[in-house]
Amino acid sequence: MQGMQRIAVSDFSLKHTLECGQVFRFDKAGELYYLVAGDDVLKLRQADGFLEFSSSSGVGAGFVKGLFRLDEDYSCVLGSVSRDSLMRSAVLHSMGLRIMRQEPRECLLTYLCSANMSVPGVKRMADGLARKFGRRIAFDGMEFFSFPVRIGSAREVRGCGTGFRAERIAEAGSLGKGFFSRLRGLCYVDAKEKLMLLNGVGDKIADCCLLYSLGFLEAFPVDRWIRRVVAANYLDGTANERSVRDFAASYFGGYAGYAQQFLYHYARTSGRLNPVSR
DNA sequence: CTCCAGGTTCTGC
DNA sequence: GCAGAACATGGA
Repeated sequence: MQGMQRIAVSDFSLKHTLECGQVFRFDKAGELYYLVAGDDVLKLRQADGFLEFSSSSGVGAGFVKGLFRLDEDYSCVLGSVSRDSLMRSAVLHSMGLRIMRQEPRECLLTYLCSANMSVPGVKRMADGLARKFGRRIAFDGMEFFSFPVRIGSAREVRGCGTGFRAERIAEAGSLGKGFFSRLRGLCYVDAKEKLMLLNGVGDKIADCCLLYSLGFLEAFPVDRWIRRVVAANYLDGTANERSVRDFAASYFGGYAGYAQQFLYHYARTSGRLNPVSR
């Protein structure tokens, strides 16, 4: 395609990386994906061993490599995560999935939207926030909206259909870059503790922010899918959330976050781990 | 109309 | 500490 830069990639799947559930605000158009990153819209496609991209303001390959964690040794990930037959199946199901480096503030606010809400519902809320408070970006004959740096009052946030989450979102929306950059300097346990001081941020949302945006690959977000899958396959089937987290930390170790993402996507899309209860 | 959704918090033991 | 209920909203 004309005007697109190319990055030679191996051990990478754009499709699995975007569609595994870690990120909500992207749009698919045939083979093309559109992704708003900061004030930039990325258009992406993968073909013949290359990741092709162009953008509204001309970011370089370095930015894209960082965003998709292409600088990571994938064989280390696979070696660490492939501990048993279930995990090997999950990995084969979405080989090339990489944990992205999302914007921390956007990631946190988006996952605040995810409380007791479906995946399409989360995207609807996040898109609504961007449309209402973000900057309009025209690109490729379409319009996009950056994720807002300033969110309005809880009342205005509620107007985006966020329901009981509105106050939490408005509060977290006032956090500046400094808050998140300080988290980067902490160890996993301390960073998680800081996040959980925020209204509406429990274990799961804290782990999502730590894993998907701040690079803490040991974070293992336990949602209702992960809890069910881990309980049924590794524990006695009646495990509580705490025991699932403890198991993951000891069984998967430093790359637990990758294990979680492979399992989550496998559980939701393979049809081979059908819900039994809950 | 009822049930449910990548949870968290509050309440009552 | 640990179960259960409440919490807004939109889609099935």
